[in-house]
Amino acid sequence: MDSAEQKGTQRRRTSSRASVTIRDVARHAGVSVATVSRALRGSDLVHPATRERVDAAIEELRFTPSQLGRSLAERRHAANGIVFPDLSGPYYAEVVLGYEEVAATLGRSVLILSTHNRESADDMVLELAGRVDGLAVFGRTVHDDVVAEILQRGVPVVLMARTEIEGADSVRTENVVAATSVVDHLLADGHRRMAFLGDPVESTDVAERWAGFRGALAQAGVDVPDRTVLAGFKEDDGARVAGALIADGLPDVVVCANDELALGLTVALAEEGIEVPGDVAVTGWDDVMAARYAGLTTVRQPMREMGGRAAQLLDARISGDRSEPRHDVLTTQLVVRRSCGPHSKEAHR
Amino acid sequence: MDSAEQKGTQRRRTSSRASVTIRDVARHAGVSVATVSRALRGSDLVHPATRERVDAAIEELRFTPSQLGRSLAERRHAANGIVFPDLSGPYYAEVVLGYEEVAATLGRSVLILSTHNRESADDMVLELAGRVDGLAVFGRTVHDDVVAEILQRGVPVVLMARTEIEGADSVRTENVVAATSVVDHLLADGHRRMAFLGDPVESTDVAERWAGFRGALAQAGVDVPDRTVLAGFKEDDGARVAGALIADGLPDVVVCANDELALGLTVALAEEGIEVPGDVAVTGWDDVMAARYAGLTTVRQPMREMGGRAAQLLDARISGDRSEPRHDVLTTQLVVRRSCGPHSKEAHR
DNA sequence: CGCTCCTTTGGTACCGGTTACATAAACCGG
DNA sequence: CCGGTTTATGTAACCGGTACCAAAGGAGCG
Repeated sequence: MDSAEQKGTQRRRTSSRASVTIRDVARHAGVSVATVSRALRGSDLVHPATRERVDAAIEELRFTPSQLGRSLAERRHAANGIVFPDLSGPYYAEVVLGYEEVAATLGRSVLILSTHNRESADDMVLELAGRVDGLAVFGRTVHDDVVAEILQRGVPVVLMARTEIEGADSVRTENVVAATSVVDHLLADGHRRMAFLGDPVESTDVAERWAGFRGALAQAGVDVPDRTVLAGFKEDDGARVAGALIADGLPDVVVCANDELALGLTVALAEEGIEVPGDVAVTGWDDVMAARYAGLTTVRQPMREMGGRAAQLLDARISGDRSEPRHDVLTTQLVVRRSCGPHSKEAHR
Repeated sequence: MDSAEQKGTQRRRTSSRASVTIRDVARHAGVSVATVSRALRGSDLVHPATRERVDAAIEELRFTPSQLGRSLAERRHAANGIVFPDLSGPYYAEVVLGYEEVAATLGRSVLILSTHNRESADDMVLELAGRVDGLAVFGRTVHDDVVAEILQRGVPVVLMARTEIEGADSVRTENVVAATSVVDHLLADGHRRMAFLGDPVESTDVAERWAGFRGALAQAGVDVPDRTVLAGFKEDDGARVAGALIADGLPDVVVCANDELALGLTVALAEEGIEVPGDVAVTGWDDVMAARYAGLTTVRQPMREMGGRAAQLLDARISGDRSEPRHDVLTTQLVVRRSCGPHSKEAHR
């Protein structure tokens, strides 16, 4: 008895300094914490009159339940994470937005993590995994064994634009069919000698696009380049290879792994007096906003939808509605603009 | 004694089902939880030999400390939030990226919330505030009294591109000087009749730009329009007003509150056969990626830096390094491109 | 050899909620 | 008027860490 009383005193003393807790509310309303908790959660095992007293106390003390305490007791975070290499591209921003939108609707907060090629990325992702109920992981941000580790801890993972991993869901966009339609369109416009700009090792998407590109050329009986022109993902990377392309003798068209490469390349070529599509055609991938204004032929991907789909897949796994992995593939669409106009090198000179 | 033993048994039984906790590690290593906790936190009050045993146990049991338990005990989330209206624009994406980058460096996770003009935005923001140590709030996403409420709960807030609120830090970009330099440049190019596209009520930024615009015109003794052409923030909004502008008689130049409006307007005008800058000049604001490719004259804002600055301001408040509010203003820069070329309406016709 | 002082470690009360279980009050037909 | 439910509430043991305080063991010193 004596010790219990002392305990109560201690508690009151500390809580006067700190924020108001459920015990303060209970004392104020003259009920137990259990009753307050029930009232908070809308349980129907609370007498209306009692509920009113509790509500009044909550109001009066300006009580806000602690998410932390709640999460700890419920053993759930009510939050999802998403990991991507860099938000700087318009591409990732769109995906994140789609993800956030759906997650918010499902009552889950969203934690973002951009790895920026930091060497500590793996640890950061593991740390993030400890804060969420589910995790969406983009492309080549983190090693396979880290993903496996996260899965083993019981946190569902959905991979985006990445090769499948045992036990994880995945969402990606269709690449081979798209690459084929790009090539077919270029062929129809009279282009023959085609180069591919991008590094297949950097991403599954690029690898698939490169494979589709080669396949379509082979199918048409046209010269297939035996390797890509290596480049990263940014405008600078595209600009950097312009010189080498010119030196090697320009092809009819450069198919780029994404829009930023294509746009950067186009600008760098223009600086050398080479016109697109007059002297060389260029195509991109993603259909970012700038592609519209630059008149870039490209492949449109449903990025927002991809993010949203990822959030839905995760939700199903988290709530236990589904246990076997699912792998969704979203369709893409060729968008023809002036950057790949009919082959007209002769006419132009 | 008896009850204590029973308690221990119960605990073991439950934890066998659930994930491995610090108590499992303690038992396995033959030490107390306090020692494990010290070892985890790198305290130097642990004997090297003991630390080794603990590390071995952690390794063996594949123990990962629960972020929730830790946060609850430490009374901190180690996470920051950021609220913005919509990520769809390139503008917000950049700011969020800058914010995340700095926050991550400071060891804080980032929770994002896009309000999408949802009517439940206020509640969502309040909920978010309960999950973070500090919150960055963008423009017109949430009511002043909600911000006040959050501040009162002891969560520091930094406002971005928004009118100051008592007790909150803020970061914004310079608008009046920028508007003046835009107008001065246009005047130098021979433009006189200027319209302003954007809704000053929608955002503090727009209001300041509009004010700066009027001030500069008045200063130069040129006709000052008495109201703006109202529009939102998207390309569609810009396109929508094209017809009205034409019907009212085109001005020499349309100064737009952001790039998306300017770009949307330009495209819509082109569809009506009106050329930029030949028939009418157009300027934007933000310098998004598409603006470069569209040749749009605009005002560059350091968006990434704004996000980073917000994270830094928050960090200082959270760690208690600073208690008086700070209000930072970042400088902007006029970027002249061909969309505002010299006034040449006559020459053109 | 006894006595401080310091290093290491253990016990346990928190952090702020949820919820199983026990209990008490109210209601019901017989 | 009584035993059996049903309804409403209280008690306390969790969730998984942190850190204060006390205690044990060992070293240094007179």
